[in-house]
Amino acid sequence: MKTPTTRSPRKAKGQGSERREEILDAALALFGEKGVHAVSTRQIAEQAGISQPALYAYFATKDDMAAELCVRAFAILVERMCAARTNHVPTPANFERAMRVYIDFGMEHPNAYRVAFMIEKGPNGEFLDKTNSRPMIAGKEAFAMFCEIVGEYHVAGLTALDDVVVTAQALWAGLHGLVSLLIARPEFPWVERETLIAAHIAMLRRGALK
Amino acid sequence: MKTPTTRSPRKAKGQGSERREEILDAALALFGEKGVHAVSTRQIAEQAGISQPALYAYFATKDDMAAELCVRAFAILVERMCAARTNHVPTPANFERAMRVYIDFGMEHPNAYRVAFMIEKGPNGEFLDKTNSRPMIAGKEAFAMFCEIVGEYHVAGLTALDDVVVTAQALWAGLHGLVSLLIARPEFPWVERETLIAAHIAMLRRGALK
DNA sequence: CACCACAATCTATCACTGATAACTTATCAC
DNA sequence: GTGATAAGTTATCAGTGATAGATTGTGGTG
Repeated sequence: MKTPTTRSPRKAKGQGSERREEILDAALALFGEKGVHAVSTRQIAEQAGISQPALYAYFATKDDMAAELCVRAFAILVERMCAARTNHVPTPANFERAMRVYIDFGMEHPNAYRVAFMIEKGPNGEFLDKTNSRPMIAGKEAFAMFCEIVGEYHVAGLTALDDVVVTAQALWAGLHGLVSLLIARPEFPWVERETLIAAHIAMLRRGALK
Repeated sequence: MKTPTTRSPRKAKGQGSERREEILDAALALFGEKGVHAVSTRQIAEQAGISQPALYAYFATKDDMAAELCVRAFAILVERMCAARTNHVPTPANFERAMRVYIDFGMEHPNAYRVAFMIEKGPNGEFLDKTNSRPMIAGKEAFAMFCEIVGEYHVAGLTALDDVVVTAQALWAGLHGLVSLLIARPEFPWVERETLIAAHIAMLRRGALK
């Protein structure tokens, strides 16, 4: 074993890890605009100002870029939900606000939401489906946080069901349905968006709480 | 204008339009198994027992195959909902049965459901997003049928909201959320499926009806 | 300074994709 | 038979994700 002096040559241009962020920025913008599968690595590279093979110095595959963005999206969601949870007494009105945090997240980060929840499984069925992939772990964390919020309403005796996890999964599914459809099918003749969101949240509240 | 005698040469092998069905069968199986984008036209051709360019005698693009399958999926859904509507008095129990028709459809035809509702928009954002594409028209028809069902509960004075369309869209979104997540993320640690479905439907019923 | 090690990046290329063009084959009407 | 035509083929295109190997530039060392 030799004693290697610490090394960090050639920082110019991409300044080390900034390159990685530039690539992710470019990828997120393009993925959200056109969809993951419709974006080529050459487009990402051009947007990031580097050659296409240079991407592979930072990411093993294109899906890995999507996976990283997915993990980050979950982190933002967790942060939002956590922030909404502080000084939060369980009332029906606060319940609706909590649900709206999720929907607002989806509406404000459609690119990230697409990547996180609406990506089709890949050629080998891997990506999010892999039980211990990083995106799946991040997703479980986000769901755990969601469960905690629902749990507060449960211990306050406000939930209609006894099982917190069942309630949380049903609620999450209900929220996801609206967000994903609004993102995926914007051309559908939806009623006015705010009206629909408010009605949807009210419906979930009436259904989940006593 | 000449008077063309009716012609139909060369029926052998693919026997005319049966070829088309064989192609769609192969495509549906593969699309559902691996996802639309992960299936190549060569795989479809091999499964259908023809050469790859032969596909393009029946479909202009690969997406057109998906679009056709999408339209058919909607047709099945409409048929199911229509069948469930006959001799159907608006009671809470029947409401839950109607909702279950939708979820059962998704669970029994995950391939078709994927194609119909969970396809990412293409490179140019066309496909379902196009306002007058055939899949979009079929989707609107299915939603109209769903509205009719919800309308029956509305005229019976059972819905919590006045606006039938708002109620129907919120309900559809709620149903879609569960179905799409169960299909797209089967590895997620869901609670027992039947328990979750029953809880979800009950939640929607409590939220949508008085 | 000269020199080198090495990380970062590039050019060239691979196998594969969706799609098209041009050719071949088999069936029918006559 | 014979020509017309539908159906299917082989050959090929540009573009994709990914890899191999050459090239460049920086920092540390003598």
